[in-house]
Amino acid sequence: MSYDILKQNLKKHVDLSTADLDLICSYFKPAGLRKKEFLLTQGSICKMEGFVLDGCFRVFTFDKKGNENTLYFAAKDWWLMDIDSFMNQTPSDLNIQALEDSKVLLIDRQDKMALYESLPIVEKLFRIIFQKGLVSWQRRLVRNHSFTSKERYFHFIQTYPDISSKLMDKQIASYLGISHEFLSKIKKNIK
Amino acid sequence: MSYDILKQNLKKHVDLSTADLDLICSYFKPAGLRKKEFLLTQGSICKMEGFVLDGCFRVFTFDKKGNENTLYFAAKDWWLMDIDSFMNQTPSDLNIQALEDSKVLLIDRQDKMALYESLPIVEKLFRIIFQKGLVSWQRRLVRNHSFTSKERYFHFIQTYPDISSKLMDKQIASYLGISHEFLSKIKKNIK
DNA sequence: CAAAAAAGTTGAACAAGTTCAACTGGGGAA
DNA sequence: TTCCCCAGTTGAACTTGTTCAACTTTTTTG
Repeated sequence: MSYDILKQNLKKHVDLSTADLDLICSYFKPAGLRKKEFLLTQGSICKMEGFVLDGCFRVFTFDKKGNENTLYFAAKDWWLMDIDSFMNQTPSDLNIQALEDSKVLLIDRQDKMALYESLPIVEKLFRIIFQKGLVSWQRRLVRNHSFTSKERYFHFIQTYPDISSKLMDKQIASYLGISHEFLSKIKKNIK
Repeated sequence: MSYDILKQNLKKHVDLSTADLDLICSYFKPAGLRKKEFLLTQGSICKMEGFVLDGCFRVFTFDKKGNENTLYFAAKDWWLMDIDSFMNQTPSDLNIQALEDSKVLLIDRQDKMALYESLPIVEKLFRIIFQKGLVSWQRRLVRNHSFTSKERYFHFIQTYPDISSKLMDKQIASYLGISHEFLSKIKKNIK
């Protein structure tokens, strides 16, 4: 059953009974997206929070100069959301696009709120998920400041081999914060 | 009373009764730090989570090359912690140092856990605090990628005028991820 | 399959940022 | 007050990364 991946993910963070897991899952609806389809576009309000069952997504934003800036990629077993837009129902700064045909589980804002209300342990669950997320973002910032582009590139492909192998160099470059031409030169330099 | 600042901070995130606020506060113990004193040093285990009542702190790390890298500054009304080390009781990567004589409220790990247990709304409270924190870290990453150093400098001093005015340029440079010499050149260029 | 579009490569000129070293100036400690 | 230390400034040489444009290769689509 497709909910198993979600259940396994949740159990990594807190200890949940089978009944709790089933209740949580009951709020999530499966959905499919075709390659290049958007789950969210910049300027619109984020209606859904997602969990990836299969496929791969890219979360990115266009800055004032029109350059794409990739925040992160989400493959199987990753969460997918614009927290800010989802919680405050404000226009999103982010685009979320499927990089290949993908399957997700989605929960809308009302159901998420209902879930928080009906099952207090869900607050703990997401407290821990966000806590871990915050740590990763802090670490990424330190890497961005202390690693060279080359080091950041290697760190990325070594840490996420399954994700990075699916990506175009252009997308990796925008995640690393460098031009795709320069990434090409980095790769040439290695050989 | 010194706990008022903490109470006001907590109420910004969730609606809390007076009794709840008092209970939460009862877990926090006041402490003072002298200028240059450390609340945490890299390699040791983070025993305390803090909330700043007065003064200012710098949270930074030494990378492999020996360069200082500032994650953030915390002045009055800011939270102060190494989440990872505090939660998992693993050696910290971070240093937390008072930039001036400061006052904080501290809670240790056992009490934090007890607080989560005894008052479920605290889970919600920190779920929201971490959620907001995560959004700020995402935004900072995007700024680091899409802004020039000059733009990042202006954004920082305009967004945090009260904090940045207390800081040495060296510290601002390490927060921005540039050398202090280059920051000096940026400032010269403006005049 | 052929044509078109998009991704990747390369080079040259340029801009951004670092490093090192020398100098300036102010604040704290004895 | 004097000395010293440390923050900040400046210049020169260097490294890293960008931009633009031309080209090749791969992928998509009719």
